[in-house]
Amino acid sequence: MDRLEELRLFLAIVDSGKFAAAGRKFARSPSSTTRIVAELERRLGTRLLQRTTRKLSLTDSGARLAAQARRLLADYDDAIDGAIGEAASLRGNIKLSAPTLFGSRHIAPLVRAFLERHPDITLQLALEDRLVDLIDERIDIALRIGHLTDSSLRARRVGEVRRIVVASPDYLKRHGRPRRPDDLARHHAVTFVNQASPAAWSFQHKHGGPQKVKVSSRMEVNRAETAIGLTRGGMGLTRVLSYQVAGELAAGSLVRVLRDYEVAPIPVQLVYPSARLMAPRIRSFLDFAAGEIPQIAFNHL
Amino acid sequence: MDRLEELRLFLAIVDSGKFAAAGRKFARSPSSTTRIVAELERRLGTRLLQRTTRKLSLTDSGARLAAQARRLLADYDDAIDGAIGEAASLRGNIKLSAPTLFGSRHIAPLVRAFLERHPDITLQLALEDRLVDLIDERIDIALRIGHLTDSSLRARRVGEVRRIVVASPDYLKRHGRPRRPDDLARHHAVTFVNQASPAAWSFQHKHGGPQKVKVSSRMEVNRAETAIGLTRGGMGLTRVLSYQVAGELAAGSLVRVLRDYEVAPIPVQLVYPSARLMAPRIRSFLDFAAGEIPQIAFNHL
DNA sequence: CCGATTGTTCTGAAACACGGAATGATCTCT
DNA sequence: AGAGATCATTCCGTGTTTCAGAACAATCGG
Repeated sequence: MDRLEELRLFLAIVDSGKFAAAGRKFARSPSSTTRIVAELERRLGTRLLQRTTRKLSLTDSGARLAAQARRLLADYDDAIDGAIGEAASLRGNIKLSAPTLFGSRHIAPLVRAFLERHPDITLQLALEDRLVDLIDERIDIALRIGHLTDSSLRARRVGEVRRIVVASPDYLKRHGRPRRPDDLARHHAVTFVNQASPAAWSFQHKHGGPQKVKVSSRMEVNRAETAIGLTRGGMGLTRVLSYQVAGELAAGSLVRVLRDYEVAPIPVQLVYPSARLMAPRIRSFLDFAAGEIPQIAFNHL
Repeated sequence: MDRLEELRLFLAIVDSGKFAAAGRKFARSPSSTTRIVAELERRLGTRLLQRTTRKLSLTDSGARLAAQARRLLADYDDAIDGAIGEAASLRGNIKLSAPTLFGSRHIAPLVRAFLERHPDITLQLALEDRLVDLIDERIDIALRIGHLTDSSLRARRVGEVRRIVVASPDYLKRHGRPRRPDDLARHHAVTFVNQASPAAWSFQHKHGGPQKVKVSSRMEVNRAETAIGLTRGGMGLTRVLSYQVAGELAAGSLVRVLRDYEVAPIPVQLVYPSARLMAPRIRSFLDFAAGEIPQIAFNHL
């Protein structure tokens, strides 16, 4: 027997003064009702209700327990109803994670628009370029560029990016435009290396197999912005993710080369732990972001 | 699933960080453990624990619920342990009922001795000559003189009394001593009448049948002490319960007559509602009183 | 004195919860 | 890097628990 249900039943008996009537309130037969009270009394080792077939009164122990039980049940209902209410409403906190550049450029404005629509939601945006563990860091949703490795996570695809090689127009004027990956041997490069971007550059052509080129770089950095800045200054070629230079390509300050040799695009995904019982605020943001991101971030390809 | 047990299990998981380990603490299989948490989450409509097979962390809702659950369970345990502890220990209140004269003369000293042995027990002694309802008045034990009629009550016999007819020595000297019930017609009587003592006097002799005599009384009172006082003053015969005049008979201030015609003795009993799950303090008093009363109250017969 | 109502006990039946096996995922040890 | 171990989860057959209804005992009102 449920320990709280039996207290509820006990209180119903105390209030109504009748076993059968109290039992009916809980859709219980009289036999069930009397058994439950008897069992509770046996467990406590004391009588709670002094009763004949016609009369009923509380013992001292019963009166004391009834008072405490009322408070207890109210507390329990508050706790449970609170949890349900909170879960069902668009309120609470959301913790996001995204790569720094993508996050500050695309996610931050998105978040701002979302928060304006939902005044009771707060949001933490953790911009990290390392691979964060969603469970450890208690992150609700992360934007990931790359294929999904963690099979316990769910994902929703919001776009794709390519690794592209770019250079400044004046650099290309001075050193010529590479036509094939092999040409890279005669070029300077600023390599951008981090956890997600290996040092070797991979290429592939429709009329040829995949190939990897070890680029001779005179400078290696671990921040994309820095590599891009140096490249704009004419220091050489660099390889970045397409979204990182969307503005520069549109403005003409950087030029995309070796386009025919680019490997398959990399998916951009919103990942989150398990789809079961997602809090509405999380689902709401997920739906919102999945609808907005393709428009604001990937209309450049 | 028990609503409190599931909270306990939930907290054990939170504390240990593992489903299986928490389940072991409650002698549950991992399958049972995961099912219970899933069901709780389904009921709340939100996820409480974000988990993979190796890692585990609380969601916001989970953290909040855990905090409330800890408090709630502590309160519940306090309430239950309190009830058990109170029931198991010799503490609390006892409510007694007894006839006024017997109560003030015999029960009160008995109570005093009992309370000296048990400092944590308090006791209310309700002296009433009417037939009180044990359930209505929430009385734990009543001393009753007479046969038990209420079948829902239990009783322990502690002695017996007789209805006896007495008079003062000087009255008998003046009016003669009655030898047979029929003689009463020539006597004066002070009749003591109340709920338990009918107006007619019953007699019975071993060599004759039972008979009832309507006594001509010049005075009728509803307090035994008053009738006894008047009888001692020589006003006539009266019929009382034997214990009520034990002292007077011993001192010789009253004389018992018609002894061979007395009807069967009336049992004196401690009655109490139901024997099931009697609180230890009640049982303790019952045992004490059942042992003492025969010695202190009935060594006069 | 009789019928109605109530708490209690008993018994067969149904719902429930349980544990073990199988699965997929992840960590650790060698 | 591979293999074993650990962990949460799902499915399914089974056993226990719990239930409702009937019979019963007690009490009260008419």
